[in-house]
Amino acid sequence: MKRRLLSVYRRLYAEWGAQGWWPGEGRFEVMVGAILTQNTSWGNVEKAIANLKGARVLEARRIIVLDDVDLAALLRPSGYFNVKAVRLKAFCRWLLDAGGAEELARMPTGPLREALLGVKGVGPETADDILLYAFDRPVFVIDAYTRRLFSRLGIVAGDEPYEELRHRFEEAIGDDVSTLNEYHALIVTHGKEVCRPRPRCGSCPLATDCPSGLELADE
DNA sequence: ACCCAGGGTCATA
DNA sequence: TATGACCATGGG
Repeated sequence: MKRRLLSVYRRLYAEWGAQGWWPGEGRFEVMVGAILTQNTSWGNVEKAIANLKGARVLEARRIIVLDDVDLAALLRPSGYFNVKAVRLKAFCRWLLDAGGAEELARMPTGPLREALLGVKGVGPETADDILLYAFDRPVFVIDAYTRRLFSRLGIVAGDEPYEELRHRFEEAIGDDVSTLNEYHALIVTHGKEVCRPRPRCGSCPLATDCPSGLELADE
C-alpha cells in the first residue's frame, strides 16, 4: 500500500513535474480560494476572486463589513453564493479575532487544525487546504480526485472516512511539506488524465507499464 | 438536456 | 454512525 502509493507519486511527478501550487497570491487569497472552491470548479472561483479584487475587498477587514447580499453578489460566479458569503464572513471574523494570520502561524499544527474546524463552513478538507497551502503544515488533503484516482487504482476503497484516508496517506508520504504539497497538486491538476476506465487505460502515463503494481481496479 | 465540479451543514433514523 | 436534502453557477 505504502509502496504503491509512492509509486503513483513518482510517476505523476516524472510526467508533469512540480506544480507550484496553490494558485493565488498570498495567504489570504489562498484561504479565500479554499472556501470558495468547495464543491466548485476552480474556474468559477477565479471569477469570484476577480470580483473581490475588482471591488478592492480582498481583505478580512473589508469583507466583514459588507452586507451579506453585497458579498453574495460578488461571489455569484462561484456558486452557493449565499452560503459562501456567510462562510467567508465567519472565517474573516475568526481570523481577525485570532489576531490575524501571522498570529495563527505561531500555533502548532494540531491546535490550529482544531481551531479551523471550529469555524462554521470549514470542514476537514478546507482546513487541510489552508494548513498545507497557506501555512505550510505537513498535512495531506483528501479530496474527491484523490478518492477517485486511488479507488480506480485499487489502492483504497474510496468511501473510507476522511480521517482514515488522511492518516494512511500521511503515513505513506511522510512529513515533508513540499512533497505533500506537490503530491496533492499533481492529483488535482492531472488526476483526471490518468487511469480512466479500461478502454482508455493504455494511453495514460501511469498505465504504460501498469502491470508493475498499478493495475486498475475494475469499474 | 443532462452531468459534474478541488464540501459542509443540518435534520433525521 | 450514516444517509439524504440543500445550497447554485458555469463548462463540457
